[in-house]
Amino acid sequence: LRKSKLETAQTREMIVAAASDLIRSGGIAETSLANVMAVVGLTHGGFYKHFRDKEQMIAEAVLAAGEKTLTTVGRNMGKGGRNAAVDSYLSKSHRDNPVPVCAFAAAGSEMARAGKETKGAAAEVMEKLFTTLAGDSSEGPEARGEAIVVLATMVGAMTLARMVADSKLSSEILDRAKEHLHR
Amino acid sequence: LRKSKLETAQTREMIVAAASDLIRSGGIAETSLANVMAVVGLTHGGFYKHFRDKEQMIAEAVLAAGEKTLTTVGRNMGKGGRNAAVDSYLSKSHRDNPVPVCAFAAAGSEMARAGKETKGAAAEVMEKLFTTLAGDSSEGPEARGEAIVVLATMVGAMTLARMVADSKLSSEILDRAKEHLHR
DNA sequence: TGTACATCAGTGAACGCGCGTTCACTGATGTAC
DNA sequence: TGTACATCAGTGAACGCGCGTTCACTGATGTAC
Repeated sequence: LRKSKLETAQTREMIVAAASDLIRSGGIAETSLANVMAVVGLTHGGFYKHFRDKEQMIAEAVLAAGEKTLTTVGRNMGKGGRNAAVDSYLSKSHRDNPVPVCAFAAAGSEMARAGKETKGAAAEVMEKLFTTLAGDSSEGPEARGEAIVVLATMVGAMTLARMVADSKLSSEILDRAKEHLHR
Repeated sequence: LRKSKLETAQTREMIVAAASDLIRSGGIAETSLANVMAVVGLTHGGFYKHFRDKEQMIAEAVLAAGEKTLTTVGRNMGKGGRNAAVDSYLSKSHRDNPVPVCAFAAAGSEMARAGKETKGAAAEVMEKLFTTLAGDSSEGPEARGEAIVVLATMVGAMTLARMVADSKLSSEILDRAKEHLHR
C-alpha cells in the first residue's frame, strides 16, 4: 500500500525519532530494527524502503539525539549560563530518566566502536556542543578548551553515576562534578 | 575428562582474564561465552562448570579489569604523582590500544545498564580508584572529591576521544583534559 | 479532466547466523575402604 | 599402598530465540497521455 510523499517523509522522521529514543534508553546494540519499527507502528520488513542498513539509521538517530541535547543545553545556557546547563545535565532527574537527553552518556562506549557514519555524526554533534557550551564570543580564546573539558566531565560523571547502584555514591559523583564545573 | 583442582582453579582464572580482555576491547555485549571459551582454548559447553551464568562472569571480569587499572594508576601515582597517572590514562597509546587498561571508558555505558552483580563490581573498583587517585592522606579532606572529578573527566575525555574519527579533534580532547587536570 | 500504467511503501514469511543455556556422555581425578 | 567407586571438568550436539537482511506480493500513489 504505497503512501504519499508527505507520509513517506513523515514515516522516515518517525523511524529516526524512535531510534533516537531507543538508543538513549538502551544503547545501540539493544536498539533492534524490529523494536524501532514496532514503536512507529509498522512491521520490520518496510525498514529498507527508508534506509540502506541499520548503520545509516543509527547515524541519523545520533544526529537527531544530538539536536535534542543541543536544544536543551542551549536553552539552559540562555536561561542561567553555563552553570545552569551543567546543573541540568548533572541532575538526578537526567540520571534517572528512562529516556535521557544525552546520547553520549547513554551510548558513548558503543559509539567509540561504531562505524564511520555513526562516528561522523557523533563528531558533528560534539563540535556543535562545544560551540554552544563555549557561550558567546565574549568568553575569550580559552572558551573552546573549557567547553571540551566541561562536556568530558559531564559525560564521564553521568556515566559513572549511572554505573553504581548505591544512590549516595551516585549523588556524590554528580555533586562533586557540579561543584567543580561551576565558575 | 575431569581436571585436577589446581587445573580447575587455573581454568576459572583464565576464563575471567579472557573475559576481562574481551570486555575492554569490545564491550560487554560483544563478549560472547563462545569467544571467551575459545580464547582459553576450551569449548563453550564447559562454561557452566565454572559460572552460574554470563552475568556472574562479567561481574568477576569487571573486578579483574579494575585490578589492572588500579595497578597501572597506582604505579604511575608512585612514579610521578597524579599528573603522571593522568598523562598515562589520557595518552594516545591508551586511546588506541586494542585492549585498553580501563573498562569504564571501554564499556561504561553498558555497565550503567548491567545487572546488580556487575554494577556492584563497578562500584567496588570505583571506590578503590578514588582512594588511589586521592593519593596519601597528606592531601587533605578535598582529596576524595578531587579524585572523583579526575576519574569522571578522564573517563569522559577518553570516551569522547574514541568516538571521533578525526585524530586532530581527538587529540585536542585528550590535551585539553590533561592540561585541565594537571595541578 | 479522465484513463492506463508504472512506481513504490508497507506486509509478512523466510534466510542464515550467533547468542545463552542445557544435556547426555566421557574419562581422569579424588575418595573411601 | 592398592582397589572400587563417586565425582565432575570438559565435549559437542541441540534447544529456542532474536537479530539484520531479503523477497514476492499488495494496492494506493504518482505520472504520462
